[in-house]
Amino acid sequence: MAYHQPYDPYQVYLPHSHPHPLPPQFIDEPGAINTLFVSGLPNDVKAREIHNLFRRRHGFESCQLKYTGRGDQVVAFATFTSHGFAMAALSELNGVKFDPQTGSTLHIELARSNSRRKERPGSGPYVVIDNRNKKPSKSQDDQSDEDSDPYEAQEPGSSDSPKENDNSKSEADSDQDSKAPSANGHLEKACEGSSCARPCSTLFIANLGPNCTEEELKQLISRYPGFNILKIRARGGMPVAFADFEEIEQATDVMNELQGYLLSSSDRGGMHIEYARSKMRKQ
DNA sequence: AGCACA
Repeated sequence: MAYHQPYDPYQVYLPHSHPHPLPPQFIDEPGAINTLFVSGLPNDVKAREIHNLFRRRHGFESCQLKYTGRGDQVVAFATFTSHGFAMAALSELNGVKFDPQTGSTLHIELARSNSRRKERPGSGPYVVIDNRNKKPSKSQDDQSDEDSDPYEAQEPGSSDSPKENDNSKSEADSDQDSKAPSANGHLEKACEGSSCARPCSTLFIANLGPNCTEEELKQLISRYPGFNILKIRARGGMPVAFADFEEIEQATDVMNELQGYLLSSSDRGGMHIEYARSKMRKQ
């Protein structure tokens, strides 16, 4: 095996350049955001998983997992040594399927402010903030298993470790007005008032102001677990939107969470959300 | 009250 080191004229003619020049985007201005905000995580995500997701990225510094206390919603923050590194990780990881089992898709944006918690000796490479008030039986401390990750972090998009699908709550669908369409021969027109639609994993969103944009709505909705895609239709009149989720339960959660939510673009009060009449078509 | 895309 003969190694051929090709003659590189630039090495000769540019001898004084810095050996590792940083592109301008990796040099921070004061106040640049180095922290990413991560949503779309399954609610059983572990801090270790977040850490493994980011640890190999250039410039990674530390991360934290946060139980928001809003339902089971979990978000994470990842801090990098520079804005540019944060952006690189953002563009590489945004939108990847985090859990093929549930279809949850990572939504990553720049954080509104930098995380103050840098990695300190003694604090560990990641941190958990728990704002939940009720403890679901087991008070398992996530920080205790900080080094128990035998597997190497995988590239996003590649397959995941197979894990059991314990859908313990898939049966617990206690929806009062939507009895399962059993074969009782009746056309159930239990369409009293507003929510007359049967559950659907696509939501219909109305009462949007004329200036509502898809971007604004997406910013809000895409951080919820199971979010798939959002579409806005203007149809000449007021815009309406369709938001598709992987599971009906996830759509239901979002509907309950965001019903009446006041968008900053709104000139008419909070948004109105119902189940769509039909599931958004796959495309 | 306003529900598209095929």
